[in-house]
Amino acid sequence: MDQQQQQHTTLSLILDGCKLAKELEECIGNLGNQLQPEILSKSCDDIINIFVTAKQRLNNNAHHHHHHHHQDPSLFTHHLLHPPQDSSAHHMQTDPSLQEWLKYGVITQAVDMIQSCRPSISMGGEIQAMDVSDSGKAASSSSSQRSHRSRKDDEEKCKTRVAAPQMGNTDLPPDDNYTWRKYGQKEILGSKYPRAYYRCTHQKMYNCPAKKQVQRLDNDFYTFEVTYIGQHTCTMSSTAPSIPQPPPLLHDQMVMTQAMVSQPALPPISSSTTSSSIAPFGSWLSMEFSLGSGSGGRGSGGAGSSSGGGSATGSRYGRDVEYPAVADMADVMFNSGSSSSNSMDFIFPCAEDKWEAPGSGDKKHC
DNA sequence: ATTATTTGACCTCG
DNA sequence: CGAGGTCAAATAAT
Repeated sequence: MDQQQQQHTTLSLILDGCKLAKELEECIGNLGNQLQPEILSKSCDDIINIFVTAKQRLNNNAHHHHHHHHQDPSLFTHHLLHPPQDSSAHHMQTDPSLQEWLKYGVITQAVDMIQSCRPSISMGGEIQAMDVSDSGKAASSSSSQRSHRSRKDDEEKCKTRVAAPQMGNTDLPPDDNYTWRKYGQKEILGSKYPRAYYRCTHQKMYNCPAKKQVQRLDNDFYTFEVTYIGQHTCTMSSTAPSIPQPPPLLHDQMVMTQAMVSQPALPPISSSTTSSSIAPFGSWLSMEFSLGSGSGGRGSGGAGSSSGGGSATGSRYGRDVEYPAVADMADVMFNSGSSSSNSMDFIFPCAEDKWEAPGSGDKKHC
């Protein structure tokens, strides 16, 4: 009945909002921060308006839907990309223009990942996409099947593509929400550009095996292929009693985060209470996921001297705390915009501490 | 003073 | 042996 139609229009609204947002993203990407604040502001307003309207509509006929309020801040909603089961009609169907966006957007990658990978939830993961048009070192050789992966290869890896800011010169590596320390770079046979190796900055604090490799595609100078390996164990803190054991395997939890793909940071609303290392928001256009499953730790084979940090690398300690925090993207935007007044302190509990204890101090472990 | 990046040497796997 | 990955010393940035 018209309920469906209404839903449809609401969805269209949302898509429009996404479109606008996408345009904004492009602008930022192209012009860097040479943009005038007014323009940015205007764009933000437009976008916010659209989403606010959409949200209102959703709220209006959301009565008989689970009304389990948010009892748990850690149970996120993400109804956005995960609407009711039906509506299959326009489920995957979206505006052509939007699809185009999705083609390059993070969202698509996210979706892809959700479909192909089956990660667990948490934040900072990756996505997988492997179209690679270039040289075919691709793995998918039909002829030979790898029956079993080497135990070692099991290490969960996930590839993602992210667009590099196309602005003039500064092409910094993609930024996800984690902090990485570069520990190497190598020329790769057959690849035009070198591959950079990163490991989690907090690795020192007792192992956080997360690593990632970044390399730009031969084709696209402006596209990075990021391969994430291992999972972060450096979760921070605190008040996240919610999920003792994330039962999450629901599907995929999406985490909207910010981390503009492009460096220019909008000087948004961050009040100040936010942690220093993790920006509370910036761009909700990007989202991240993470894969899961642990991995046997494994030392390294280090060079010469010591190396073997291994020590007690047992395998898994308990389930880490993982706390999948997902902020409802919509909420974030709305809050910043208008309507429901709200403080957006949903932000992560991460405190402002520095991960590394400076100087002598002791270290706080995860 | 720190920590981060650069970069050649070193290590491992195939 | 070579490709890919990591270490660690030197260097740069903070």
